[in-house]
Amino acid sequence: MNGKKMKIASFNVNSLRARLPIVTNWLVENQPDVLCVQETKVQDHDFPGQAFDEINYKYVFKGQKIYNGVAIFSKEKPENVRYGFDKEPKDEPRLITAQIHGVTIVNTYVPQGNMPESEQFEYKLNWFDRLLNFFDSHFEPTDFIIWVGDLNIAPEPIDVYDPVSLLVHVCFHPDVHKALQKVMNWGLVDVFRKHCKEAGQYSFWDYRMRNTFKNNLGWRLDHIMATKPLADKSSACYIDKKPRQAERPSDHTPVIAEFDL
Amino acid sequence: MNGKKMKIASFNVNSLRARLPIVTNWLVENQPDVLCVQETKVQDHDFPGQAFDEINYKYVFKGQKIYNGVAIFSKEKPENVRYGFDKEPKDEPRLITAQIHGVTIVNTYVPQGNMPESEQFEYKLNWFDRLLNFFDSHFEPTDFIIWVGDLNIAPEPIDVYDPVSLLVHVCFHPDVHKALQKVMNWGLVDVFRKHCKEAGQYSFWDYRMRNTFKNNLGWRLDHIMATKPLADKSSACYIDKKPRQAERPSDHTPVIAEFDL
DNA sequence: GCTATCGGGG
DNA sequence: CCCCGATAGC
Repeated sequence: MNGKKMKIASFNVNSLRARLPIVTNWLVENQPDVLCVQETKVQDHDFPGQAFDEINYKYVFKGQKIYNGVAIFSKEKPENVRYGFDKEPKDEPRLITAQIHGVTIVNTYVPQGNMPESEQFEYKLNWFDRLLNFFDSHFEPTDFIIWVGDLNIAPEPIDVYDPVSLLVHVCFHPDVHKALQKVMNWGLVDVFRKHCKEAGQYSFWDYRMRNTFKNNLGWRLDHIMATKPLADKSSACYIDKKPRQAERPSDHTPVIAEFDL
Repeated sequence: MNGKKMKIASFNVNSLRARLPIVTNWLVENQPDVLCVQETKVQDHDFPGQAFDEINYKYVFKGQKIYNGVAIFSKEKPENVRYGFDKEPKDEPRLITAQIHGVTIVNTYVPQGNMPESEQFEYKLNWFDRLLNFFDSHFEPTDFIIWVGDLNIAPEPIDVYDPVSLLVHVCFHPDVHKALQKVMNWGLVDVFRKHCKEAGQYSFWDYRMRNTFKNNLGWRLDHIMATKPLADKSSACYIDKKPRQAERPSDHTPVIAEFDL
């Protein structure tokens, strides 16, 4: 027991540069210890670090052109930073790991999967297996591990607006559910579901359909998973819909967990 | 003498849709009888007429994809509207003529000319000749004719920030000065210069150089020319720099003339 | 710089 | 619907 309170958030920003004031304002207002972001869509040489220097956040990141990209912002300097998987394809712009306050943060942007029966879908299913392998080779389920990010999966029927028709969707497909379950069985707890059993708690609303946010036609794709010892210390977990009501919002919105360590 | 006061303005908006609130707010605040705009960059089926209906302005326009486009906004319905030249190439998105309160308004977006010795430069020089021909065949120098718009020429050395180095520029080239002079000799007066002899009175500042507006490194390219009888009735002519200080301003700013008819 | 368009991606 | 990047004109 060291009595440290820790606030950890995840946010798919859909371009860090396009959403820069949204992200920095959100950090200033919410003061999380850690913010993991996905889909930064910025190459490393263009990373807008200065904006975060100015608000006293440290950061580590890995990006590429146009697609993907992950970053961790934190008040304390991230330690033991690891980029991507151990083996090829390393997928560095999709997986970044760091230690902060003795907690291991695993920030992932899981491949979306395109269509069932596509090559990309196979790659996605395999990705969960590779992540399980990554956990197995580096950590113990008794460690303080937190796995966050856009996992591109709605785990349960209450996590999508139409659980019947969406069974054919790559983010709510039975095969993906099985793949996730295998990872969870390693020793992880869905921290949001521990604190909130309500249906219709979403973190993503598709731009391409009209009025999805207004009518709450969404998906819970952004998650905070923790090993049991860490989940036991969580005191709250919630979705902040405010950033999705901004002028030009991301299609995702942040999820936040609080811990008493 | 009918005692009518008339306020006529010209504004290259660099996309009417991108600048819509700037233009409508400017109309509401300044209440001109006529506003001629250039570079609307909007096709006719996308013209944002509703915004002008709401503030009780009538309008006529001709546009195309991406480039060019002219429009006239006025309190009274424009009459005897004519689009483009009589002969091909008609250049409809560059020339629109209408009668308002007995004054013939000729709103032009003169071709920029690219580089000296280019085909486009020849086309530009020729454009002034074709316009002179247009005046000759439709009007008399004794009529109330006003020729306004982005003429893509700074007439005098005091109309550019560097009259020596810019002599090679297509908007300050001796050949263009000659071409303009021929049109003016038909019977036109530079209404702005009649009222203001000051140097450094610009209506355009290039986006591509830094701090051109702050350092007043500009050009007077937007003009209000009038036949002598009409110019004699002008009471004021000035440039309004406020719209260029907006959030996302056009590179041009309005020129306004007032008449006592 | 600031438009706009187009094509690729989600 | 909204991102990016490329291209073209001024």
